[in-house]
Amino acid sequence: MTHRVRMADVARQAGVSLMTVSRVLNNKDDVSAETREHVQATIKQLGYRPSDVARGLVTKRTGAIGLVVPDVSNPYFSEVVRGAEHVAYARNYSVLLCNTEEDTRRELAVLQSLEEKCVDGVVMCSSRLAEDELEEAISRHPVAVLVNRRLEFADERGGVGVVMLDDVAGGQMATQHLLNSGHRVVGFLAGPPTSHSGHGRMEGYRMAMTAAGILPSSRWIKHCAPTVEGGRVSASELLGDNPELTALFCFNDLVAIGALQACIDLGLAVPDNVAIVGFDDIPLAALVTPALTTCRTSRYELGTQAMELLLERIGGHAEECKEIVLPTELIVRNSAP
Amino acid sequence: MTHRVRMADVARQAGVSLMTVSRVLNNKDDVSAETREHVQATIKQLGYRPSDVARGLVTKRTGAIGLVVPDVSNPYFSEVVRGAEHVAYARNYSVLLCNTEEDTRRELAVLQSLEEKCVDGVVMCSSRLAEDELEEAISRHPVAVLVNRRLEFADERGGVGVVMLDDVAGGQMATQHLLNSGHRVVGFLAGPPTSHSGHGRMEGYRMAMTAAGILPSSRWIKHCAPTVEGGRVSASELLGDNPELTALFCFNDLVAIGALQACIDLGLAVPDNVAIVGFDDIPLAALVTPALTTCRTSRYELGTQAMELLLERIGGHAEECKEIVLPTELIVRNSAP
DNA sequence: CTGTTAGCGCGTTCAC
DNA sequence: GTGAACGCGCTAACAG
Repeated sequence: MTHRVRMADVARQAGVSLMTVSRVLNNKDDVSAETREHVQATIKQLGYRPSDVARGLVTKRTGAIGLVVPDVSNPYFSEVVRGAEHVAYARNYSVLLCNTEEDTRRELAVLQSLEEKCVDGVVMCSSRLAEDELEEAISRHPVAVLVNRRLEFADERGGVGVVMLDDVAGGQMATQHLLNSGHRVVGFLAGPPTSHSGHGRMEGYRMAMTAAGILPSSRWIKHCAPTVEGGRVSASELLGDNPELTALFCFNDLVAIGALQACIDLGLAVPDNVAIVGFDDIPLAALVTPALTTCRTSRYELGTQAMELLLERIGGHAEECKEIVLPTELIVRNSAP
Repeated sequence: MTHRVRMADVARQAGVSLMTVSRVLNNKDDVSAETREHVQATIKQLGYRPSDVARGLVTKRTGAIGLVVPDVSNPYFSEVVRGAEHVAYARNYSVLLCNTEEDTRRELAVLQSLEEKCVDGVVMCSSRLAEDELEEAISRHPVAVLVNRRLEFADERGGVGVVMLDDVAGGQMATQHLLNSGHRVVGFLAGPPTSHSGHGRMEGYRMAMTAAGILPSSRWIKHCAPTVEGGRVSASELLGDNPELTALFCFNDLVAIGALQACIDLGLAVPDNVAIVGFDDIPLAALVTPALTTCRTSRYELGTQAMELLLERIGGHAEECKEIVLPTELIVRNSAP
């Protein structure tokens, strides 16, 4: 590694001033076509690449967006990341990816690290933080978009956008489907108690049950880790403790697959003894046996919309829509026909 | 957003010079304990965060690593990303994630973009580029680690490390397993023709077949997209054209699952009519019916090792091992007992 | 149309 | 133990 080529090198070689090179680079129009071509040729010849670091110091824009997720390897979030990255790339932004591993201390830590990196904005898909801590940490960033979490506090800057799944409608739809099939005692594997999506889905579940004249007992509801293993363990306990359950609505497909496994362990047939409905429609959902009935959510779109909303806000169009709610769709398969 | 707090604000407020604040920030030892504490208190009080942008301009280190993958939502790579991110976070580095979508032009584009971002190094998990183009693009970065691809050219800088799966041994193991079960006519769904992993696995496949005294016909080998759909389509054609095939070794588990679907479409029983072996052991592999026999690869470890190797090289320990080969393990399930 | 001057926020010389 | 200068590579203002 000799020396990185700087703008000054290009300028000297091309026999022009720094400014002219800078103008060519930034497509300013007040440069003669001749000079422009000559400078461009020199840039190519020297293999010059402008430093976003130096540029960022003066423009106060780094062209980088922070993307915070609990876990990229979770198929749900990897789709969100793919969508967000796609939009960012198309608009010439880079993505700084941060995993939080569901840890609120890490949420704060990465938000702080992103601040030092001077990102132009943050897409936050992992916010288990308390309202005030989140507000504090997020308001230190120029703009932010929250995914699947609404902020109660008024955002006077208008800088915080929100993209959500319609969890309530989804939970209601899923539960209603089970009720329509004649089920009365429907359990709910609720996912992590801190999950905002979980709360929404639970609300939908309660609404559907109540509307059908059933008061869901708290014994039918159980929190669990949002994983196959979490679902297996909790479904096992839930079904063991409440033999009257004939159907299970699950926080997500991973939990539902765990529930499927628990049923096999307990010798219960799905859907004949216990019907199961998941959430998300991850690729796996169609491939397990029996195939999972589930609420499809477009996670890719969650990512694209979040990034688009953020870039819009960076552009300064903050007056436009601040909250986007994405619908869900019931996909009926064999686990709850 | 009023004004970002700068070091000068801290210095003024604390009644010291810029340098003292800088020294406290970087843990230099020649500061009195008293001053240090006072400055730290002021930093906290003002909520000051040093700008990595300004710092990077002078130190020439940004604390950011470029991570290039074909597709984060591919379960294989999302694990690699998780591993790499974990190590980076632990060592106080940030990860700039780039998807290439298997497009060589994008590979070049992101490598260039990462150069402008002045990353301290690059982990490259997507290199379909020709040797000379890759060399050219990668040698512009301070250091780099290639995952699953070896570089033929001599790296005089010693800057390029390599982390690989033992694809040859894996392909051999998988094929040998099928041969041991009495199969003679084993097909190979080879994945993309540009995949280096695919080449390695094919070599293992050929070695095992040849060692068993079978000359694999080129008609038994078919390239395909590394997806479920790619596997379904190509398996369908391969099995349709060659009814003598009794076993299929597949580039990866997604392809194998596609092959599984093709068998269902064709009315062939797995494993009785056709045995199938995949590669990777993604979570899905154990959950499909029949469960997939496959070569387990530790993708998470691929990510951690690659990032560790890179950070080591950034630290300047280039003389140590330049190439890491990770073993694979055969997991026998029902698709090829 | 082009060049000159002045910083952006910080770390690295050196002095004190 | 602490501070004052200078410069990292680039762009924003102003000249000409």
